Amino acid sequence: MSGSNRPPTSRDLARLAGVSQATVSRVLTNSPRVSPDTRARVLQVLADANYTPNALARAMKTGRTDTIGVFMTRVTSPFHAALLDEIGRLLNQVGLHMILWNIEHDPEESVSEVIQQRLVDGFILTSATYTSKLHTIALASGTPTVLLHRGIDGLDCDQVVGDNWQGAYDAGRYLVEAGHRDIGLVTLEHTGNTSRDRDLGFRAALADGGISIKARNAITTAVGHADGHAAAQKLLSAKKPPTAIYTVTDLLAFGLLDGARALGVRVPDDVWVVGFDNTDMASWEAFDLTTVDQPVHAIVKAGIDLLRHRIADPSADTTIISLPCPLVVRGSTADTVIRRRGTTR
Amino acid sequence: MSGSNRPPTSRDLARLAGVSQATVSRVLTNSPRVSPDTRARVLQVLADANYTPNALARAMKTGRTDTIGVFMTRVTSPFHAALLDEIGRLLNQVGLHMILWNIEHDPEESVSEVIQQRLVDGFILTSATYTSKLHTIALASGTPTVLLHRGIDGLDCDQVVGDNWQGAYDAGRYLVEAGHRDIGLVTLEHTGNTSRDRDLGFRAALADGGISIKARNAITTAVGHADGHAAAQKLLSAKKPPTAIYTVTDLLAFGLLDGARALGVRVPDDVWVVGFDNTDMASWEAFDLTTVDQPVHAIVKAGIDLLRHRIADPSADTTIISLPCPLVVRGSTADTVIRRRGTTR
DNA sequence: GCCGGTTGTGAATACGTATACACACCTCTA
DNA sequence: TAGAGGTGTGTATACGTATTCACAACCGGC
Repeated sequence: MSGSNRPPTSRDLARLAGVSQATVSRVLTNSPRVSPDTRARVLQVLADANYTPNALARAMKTGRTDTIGVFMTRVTSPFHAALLDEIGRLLNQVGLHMILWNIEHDPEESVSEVIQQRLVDGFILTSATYTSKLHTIALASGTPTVLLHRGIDGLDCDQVVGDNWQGAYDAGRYLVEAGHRDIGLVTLEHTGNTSRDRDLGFRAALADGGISIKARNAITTAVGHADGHAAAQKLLSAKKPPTAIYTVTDLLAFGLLDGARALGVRVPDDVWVVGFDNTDMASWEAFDLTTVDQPVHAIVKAGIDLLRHRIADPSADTTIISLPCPLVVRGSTADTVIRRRGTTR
Repeated sequence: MSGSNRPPTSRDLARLAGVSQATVSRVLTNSPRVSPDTRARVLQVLADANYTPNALARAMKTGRTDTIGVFMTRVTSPFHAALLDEIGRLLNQVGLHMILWNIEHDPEESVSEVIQQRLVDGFILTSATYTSKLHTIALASGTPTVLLHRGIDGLDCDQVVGDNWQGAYDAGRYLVEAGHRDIGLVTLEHTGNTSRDRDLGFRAALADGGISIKARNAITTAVGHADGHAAAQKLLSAKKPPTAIYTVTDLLAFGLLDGARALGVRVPDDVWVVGFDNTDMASWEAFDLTTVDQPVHAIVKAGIDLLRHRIADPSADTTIISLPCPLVVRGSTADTVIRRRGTTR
């Protein structure tokens, strides 16, 4: 009933089956050099004992752990949660485990130690920033590494990102073409190229339309719902508030929408709002947010493919993939425009 | 620059320092039987080489991996994301890694294999259900295991849960005392004691107030936002809709609120809404939801303490902890009642 | 000046598996 | 019928570390 003894080893079972440990191992690894007879007998013994190989010993011998280390921040943020979910799903599909590290909670030194422990076959970094040394350490460790969602320009490392610049540009052009002239921007520090491109792409579209953002209408803030909320207070309680506001993440847009709600400002009647990410929540009635879609599934799929490829062949050329981010129009902008209630993803 | 050679082993460094591998190991494990001289010399060499012990080899020898396996479902759900975040944070604080398995994506057989691989020192299960055999397998493997958030009555296993029954009871009493007589309930199948207690506790409070829920006002549904939305359609488009609705999770309440929004039903003027979980989002203006707080931090803290205790002493008595879940009143109910804008957690 | 005890170190081993190597046996061809 | 080549199995070893055991050097007390 309890059975909390030492679990049986391949040697134990070899004795039981009347063969050598090597033969048991050969059966386990599907070596062709085992007679059908012996194989059947061993398999029977293995099944009877409900045996599972010790993953540690196997990893030590083979040098592979079948585990991928995933670095991530802010799991509670809707987009990151969706990203994590997808990473977990796809890793599982190909028989890989996931060790998850939340960089936010961890000083970088301790993380860098972890990186060198050879505990994983590869790394997935989802929050690369210019100032973080994580990707440097990971690459220096020689462990296959892929950057997802956030990339680093010019870094010699596999990367899969959404085309944030283009997505932001399309969002900007959409607002310009709808006739907006006073446009607000809620953005983040350019700590990585994701936030940078979502900012610059948008500005570029406005510039192409002959519009520039007034200084008082551009807010650089932190990443939370509360920060979007505060931005709404600033932007919308001005004498002449913008008629449309773009935020570089959905979460900021949610905060902004809630801030507008608190002020009694109507969306889209008084102000249009556009976000970026197309999280599930963006389609909820509470927000009904026009936003730029990030192809999470495609990003993760491509990233894991790249990573596995590199694990198999470490000398492969580095690949950088950029996937299109289409605009999804919903009710936060759509009073005058044909509306498409997309539920991509 | 690349340095992608084989990483140095303790034996390599022993040679460099002019000592035996055993001595290096003694330094690494802080053994007292090393002369200050030798220790200093070895430490210098280790630092110069930027050496990190191979975690696999160490784990194989010591039998400890310093890694905890976490089983979870639906990471994209706000409450689960918060739970995961907290688990990651607290594990990190005590120097433990986390392997995350999303049970949803994985057939149970493959998970059960994982459980027996001795890859982790302990398990945290956050979604125990009556029908799942996960906890059985985990316990049978002899690996220390703790059930968080969802427990199994009568199971001989450490458990930390919120007092769902009491929380639900308080929610029910709150509605009764506010004078509601036609009350709606959106609940889940009783797949675990969490959903069961949140259902039965609420009904008990109503019964104590002499109220029973009309059959047409009790909806058993699935766990998503869309399901709460659909429940709103059913409950609120009736001829005589309930004046208050309680849902057993915040996520269902969000869907319900969105459904009400779509129907033009005002909250709390036309109907009160109460949820359960007190996720961050519940405090957003979009929802401003009265809900029962789950003490996530306390649950995770106690759970990890319990787990570490059991890892240290496997024969310890099993402990079952139930933590109070206080009602947090917000705008989805508070038009006639004194309002407390709690931001517990 | 001999001896029990302490201190620091190295040699050897074990953790559980995968695999290189050796070898005995069988089969087939010349 | 002998030798070449294939087939199935066992023996031995290696992965990198922690730890046991042995032992040399030193120390203090008679």
